Amino acid sequence: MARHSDTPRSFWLFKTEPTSFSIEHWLKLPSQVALWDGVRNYQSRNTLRDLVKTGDHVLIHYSSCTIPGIAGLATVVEAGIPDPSAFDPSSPYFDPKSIPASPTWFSVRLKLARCFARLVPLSTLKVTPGLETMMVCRRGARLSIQPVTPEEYRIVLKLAGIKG
DNA sequence: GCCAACGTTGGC
DNA sequence: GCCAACGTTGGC
Repeated sequence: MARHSDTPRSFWLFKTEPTSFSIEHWLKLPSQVALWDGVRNYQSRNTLRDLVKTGDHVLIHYSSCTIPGIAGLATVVEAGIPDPSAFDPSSPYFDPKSIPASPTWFSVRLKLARCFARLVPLSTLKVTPGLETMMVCRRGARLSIQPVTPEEYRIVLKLAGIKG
């Protein structure tokens, strides 16, 4: 018999530039919970608003750095949050067109679940069988919030040396 | 620093 | 609504 806890989880990859937000920063936050804000792309917005759900699993991917790749895992603890940075005139992500009554931009809260002992480099992902069509492996894949298949997720965990 | 890929903008 | 120009992303 299906129970509530059997609700299917979805898998995602979130990009971050480690100079602006890394796992080092994350570890200093209470309960290792971070608000993933500042996403300003409509396709990613739609994903954050409509598809990312509490309990979903997220690969944390470093980009624009010496060795791009997946650095750890997180879990969604709160979904569909209007992005507060859009309402804040002092924020670099301020958007006067987004108002609380009708927000343009959305965020989620993520709890850090795992910091990989060693980052799984993008160069490894690109040559790993089964990841040929993974979005982050495609040239010019600029989306900062990407869907990941359960199989891709399983393979990445295996590469990271985590028992799945 | 280069440049391909892609999103956004704005003239028409 | 088309599409060229422009800006940004991000690997290399």
